[in-house]
Amino acid sequence: MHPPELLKGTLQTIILKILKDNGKMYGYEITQRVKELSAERILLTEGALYPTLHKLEADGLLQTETVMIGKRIRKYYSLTSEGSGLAQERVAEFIDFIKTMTTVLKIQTA
Amino acid sequence: MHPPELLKGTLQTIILKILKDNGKMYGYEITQRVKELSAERILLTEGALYPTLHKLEADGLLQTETVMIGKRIRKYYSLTSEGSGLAQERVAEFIDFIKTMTTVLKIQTA
DNA sequence: GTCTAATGCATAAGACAATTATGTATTAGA
DNA sequence: TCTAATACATAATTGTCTTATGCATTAGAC
Repeated sequence: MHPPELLKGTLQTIILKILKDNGKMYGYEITQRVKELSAERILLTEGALYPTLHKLEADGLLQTETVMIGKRIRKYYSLTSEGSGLAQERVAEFIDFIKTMTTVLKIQTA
Repeated sequence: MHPPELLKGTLQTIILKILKDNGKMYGYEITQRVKELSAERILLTEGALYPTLHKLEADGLLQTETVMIGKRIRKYYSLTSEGSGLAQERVAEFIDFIKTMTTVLKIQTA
């Protein structure tokens, strides 16, 4: 597991990019996909995930579609066009951040 | 300027590695060096820097040496051997974090 | 000669994003 | 039948940082 402080501020970026890559997804599915892609190093907690999804929806960046699977609710999230733009922006910001950090710390990531 | 959320959790790493690369430095000097290395993208605020330096000192990771320059105080910080070990560990953690994130976000940093 | 910006330290109040804890309910499998 | 996994959600707390404030010295502009 990564020290949780480093993850701070990356949650929105992760959610937006995962949705951009995968189309519509529901909350639990997002946690599992991130867990899988990160080899269990990033475990999104529900207490962080759901409030963030709700906020992004309230801000018009995500749209939802609720589906009943048997008696269980599934709430699918997908990017609005505005959200798609933000996803790209956030990823670019993150890349820029990494570049700055590698310079400051004098490290190699390759 | 980078969005401040991304910087969260990187402050200790930055301080430790800068001190490892430069030997003894004082607080203000650290802010200027980081500012310079980051091309003004990372501006350490005093409200974050000094409490962190004090904490690292209290934890035995840094040692201090106070010098008077004229009538002005300068407090030089340098790594203890324990601090040197932590610096290395923190940098390794950060590199690992970047690797995970590039996989999850499917990005290239090169 | 005076005023401002830069140098240099420090602490306190408040914001914010996450963790931890808790709650509800369905479904699959041992 | 019981547990773990699936699936949603909110509330209380914590931690780290930003913003604000404070004090003092020194260099340089006008």
